[in-house]
Amino acid sequence: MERLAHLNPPQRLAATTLAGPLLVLAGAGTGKTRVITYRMAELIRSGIAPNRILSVTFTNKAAREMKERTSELLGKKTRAKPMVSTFHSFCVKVLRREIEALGYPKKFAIYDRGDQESAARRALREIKVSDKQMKPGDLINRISRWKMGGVSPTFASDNVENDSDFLAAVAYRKYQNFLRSSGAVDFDDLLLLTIDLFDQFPDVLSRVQGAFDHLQIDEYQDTNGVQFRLVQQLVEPHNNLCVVGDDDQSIYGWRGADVSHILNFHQHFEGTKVVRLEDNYRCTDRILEIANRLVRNNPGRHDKKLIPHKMSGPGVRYFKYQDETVEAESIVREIAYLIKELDAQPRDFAVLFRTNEQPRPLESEFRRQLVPYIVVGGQSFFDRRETRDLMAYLKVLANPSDEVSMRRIINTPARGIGTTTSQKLLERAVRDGQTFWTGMKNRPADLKLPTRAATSVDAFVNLIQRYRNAVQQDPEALGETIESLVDAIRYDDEIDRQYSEDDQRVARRASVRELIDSVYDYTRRADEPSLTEYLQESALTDQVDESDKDDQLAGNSVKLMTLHASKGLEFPRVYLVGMEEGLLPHRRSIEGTSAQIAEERRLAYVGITRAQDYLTLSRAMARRKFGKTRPAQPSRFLREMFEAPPNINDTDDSSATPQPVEEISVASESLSIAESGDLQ
DNA sequence: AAGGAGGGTTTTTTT
DNA sequence: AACCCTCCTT
Repeated sequence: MERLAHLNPPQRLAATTLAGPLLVLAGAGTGKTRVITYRMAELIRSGIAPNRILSVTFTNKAAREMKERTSELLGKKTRAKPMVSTFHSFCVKVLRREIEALGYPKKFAIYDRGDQESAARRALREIKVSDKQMKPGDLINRISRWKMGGVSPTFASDNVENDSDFLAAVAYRKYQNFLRSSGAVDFDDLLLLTIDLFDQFPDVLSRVQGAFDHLQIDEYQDTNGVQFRLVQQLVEPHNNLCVVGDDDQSIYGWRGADVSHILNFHQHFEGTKVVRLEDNYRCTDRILEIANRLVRNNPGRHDKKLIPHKMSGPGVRYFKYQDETVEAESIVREIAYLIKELDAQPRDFAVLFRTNEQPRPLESEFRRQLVPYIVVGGQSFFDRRETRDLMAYLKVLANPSDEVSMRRIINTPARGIGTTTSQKLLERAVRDGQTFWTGMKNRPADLKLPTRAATSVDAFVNLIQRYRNAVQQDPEALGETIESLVDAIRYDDEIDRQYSEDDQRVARRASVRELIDSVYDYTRRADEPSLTEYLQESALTDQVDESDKDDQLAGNSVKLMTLHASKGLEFPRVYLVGMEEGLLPHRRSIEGTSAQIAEERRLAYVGITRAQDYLTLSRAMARRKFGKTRPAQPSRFLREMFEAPPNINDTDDSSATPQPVEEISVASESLSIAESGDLQ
């Protein structure tokens, strides 16, 4: 047992319970990751081959981290690596081999959010619903909810309550047909098609089941219905399932995650053992106190209390500022001061926020005050336009029936194929029952196009075919091919045409370069490179070069991220900004159900429990939105954290006195560390 | 077909 | 404020 000396008794129990269903209820900062890696090591020591253990994580980042930590723990000697994967990439691996059984092309494309929107827009247009009546984004969310609930396009219209639902159901059918004929799947389809595959082809299922003996799932509170079904299918022969999670950190309800999976785990899997981890080693007592006070306002949770092990930490601070600019300026100034005078490292700091519009003022302050920072995860990678353009080219080379991508590139950069020509070609193709691409390739003689347009179309078809061949014939040289393509379409000239400022041009070229480099990178690392595989990987790993992102996350800079993106991380010093009604809780949740408010509360809880030593909350009294400044009210969560609950006299536990709080006003010029408030 | 002006709209969170 | 769409001119 000495090898588990670093674990406390419950952790040890969790790490050594190897067979049968195991539920580990692990609160924030209780050493969950450590337990998972130790358990993996124990499994291997008990004689299980590493590659017969499948661990599922929620994000790619978590997967990479788990791989690293396990191989550290196991040492170099083991050759076979444990299988660590996200639900989505696991499904892609299965589908890459088997999807043809379901009538999809082997080189299926994965549509990301942007592609989905284009597809949704097209579906809505087809049934003559304007963007105003129903936004493509809303349609996608609704479709996703249907998919996660297992409702197929055929049956979506059965249980509709209103006209808008009915229209959405019709659009859902169009959307799905469109994806199918484009040979494309969306993120939800990846999961759905996999369980379909398993249901329809038991031999495939048993082959996959036979590939491993143990399944571990991290962040189990975030599983949705389809993922749950997949888990059931996978563990059915042996029930060696270990799930780890915390119902208080369930923050993905909006995309179908269902807390009841973790709450009712023992009912779903017979003979479940439960281990609770409640010893928190991350946060100080002060931080944990307000976290506990906040989250106990939520109904229907596993009532647990985190026990602090870091006593007498500094108080949690709360500031209110005039507006978001002052908020940003003061926070950055404090960070700069702490780095310069008190030996703090930029990497010690994280600034957390609710929405992706919030980092803007912060970013410009960080730049102005020369503090190194990085926005983690946000789609805000400078412009994605170039990346998206070039990715669309790659997608077309891999799968020319991908209509969304084809439409994006057909006249980008402008090559004389305008909307009229595209429209004619597309309509004709639809009439002939062909895809956009085949219709273009075998352009019917009776389709009258102006000579100029016809020449351009032919030249374009030619270009695509030439590069398609190149990609197929020499997959090893993918990088060179793409570089040559970018050259051939004169994309640099396009950038010059579109942007007149030098910085802009440099930045845009850099992102083109980044993409090309990531292709080179991929060919170097892949055993058997193929464009399809590159595309499928990058759809799941967020397009941006991952290794680069890793460096940035590890690098010595202040991290800026959304609360969602912060899950699973920890920092010595955390600033949680924008504690305002409408932002946290978000307006859309306030207008919604109390369950949505509860999720916002958990979101705040997640943010607070990221902090190891210092936590600073703040809000602005007025905030700019859509170019207009509007007053903002303090978040209800502040009250819940800092004021006494209404009926407090039912207990003699007067030591748990609520922390008295007054707002500390900070005028734009007056903040210095010495006088900044330390709220008891 | 291309490019520019003007007007309307937008932002929750992400694999 | 930034983006997208539409309409207008060339």
